[in-house]
Amino acid sequence: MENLRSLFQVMTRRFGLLNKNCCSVGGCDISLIQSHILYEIDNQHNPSMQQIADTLGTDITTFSRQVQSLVKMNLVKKMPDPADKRISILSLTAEGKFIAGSIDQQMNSFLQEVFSQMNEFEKETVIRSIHLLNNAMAKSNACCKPIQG
Amino acid sequence: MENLRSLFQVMTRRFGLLNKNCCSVGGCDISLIQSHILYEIDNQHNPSMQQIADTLGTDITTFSRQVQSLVKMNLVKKMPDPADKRISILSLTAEGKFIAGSIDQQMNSFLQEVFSQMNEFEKETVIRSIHLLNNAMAKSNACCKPIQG
DNA sequence: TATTTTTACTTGCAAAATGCAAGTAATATA
DNA sequence: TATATTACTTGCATTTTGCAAGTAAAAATA
Repeated sequence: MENLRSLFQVMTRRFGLLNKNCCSVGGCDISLIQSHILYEIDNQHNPSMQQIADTLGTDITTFSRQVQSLVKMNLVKKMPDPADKRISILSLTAEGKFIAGSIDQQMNSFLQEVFSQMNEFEKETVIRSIHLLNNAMAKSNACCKPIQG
Repeated sequence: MENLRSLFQVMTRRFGLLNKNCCSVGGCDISLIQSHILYEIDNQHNPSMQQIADTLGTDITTFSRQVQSLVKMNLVKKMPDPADKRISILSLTAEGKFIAGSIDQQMNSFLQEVFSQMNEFEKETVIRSIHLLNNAMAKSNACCKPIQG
């Protein structure tokens, strides 16, 4: 079989570059990591610091400081969990939501453009394939888990 | 259509984590960026500094220093291009080849494990799909190019 | 209930990574 | 021959990183 890794390496590099060049929103410059943090806060339900840090595979101390700067930028809110005061629940401010949404739009329109190179059948196949992959990776226990085993 | 971005975000995050946790080889600790550099040097034909830096989307000054440390670690060799003495051609040393190969093996065996979750038809479909994607991204001019437009 | 352990996070610090500005040397162009 | 461009390197200041060591709250244990 051909080299699977190089296939993935090329794909993720390209997507990574897309992510990297994406997306300053009206003068508000967001780093790659910050955009990932915004994305995860937006997509998880009342996530704690630890949860997001784990998802992103970031050290909690680094993450703590990243969140601090996002709070200063008024994009993220930190609320103590009423049931457990050790935990900080993260959420996006209105401005944070706007930025996250705007990045999402830009990324999606870039992806639309990529998919526009394909016919309808190919599109569907590719999307179904990525679902398959994501499921397989989720099931696999040797790798790809947020927390290193 | 569903949110394409989150589909890709999940996939590339998982593969990125795999890459990140990969791969210390016999006590020789290689950072994520370094493993990418080794990979690209191994896969391009007599690449120059600038070429690899562009491929990886890394600033040339940062890249220059990364290469310096890889040279110190005796993994990479730098040879002046006989035809143009400004250019440095990069190559792997024997040790560098060994390390790069070893990382490649680890990554591939992880990926094999992921694909083992699928049946033969699914496997082929997924692989074909990634090829399709890579081609589409290569053709697209709005995004995904090594050099920011 | 009192004590210990664990969890969730924060801060100190030192090392590494980053990128702009400013350099050098070689080549291409006018 | 003079000028511009290219390919890289170094200086420096900033940012990012992660381990060690802290705090405070909750859970587990005695």
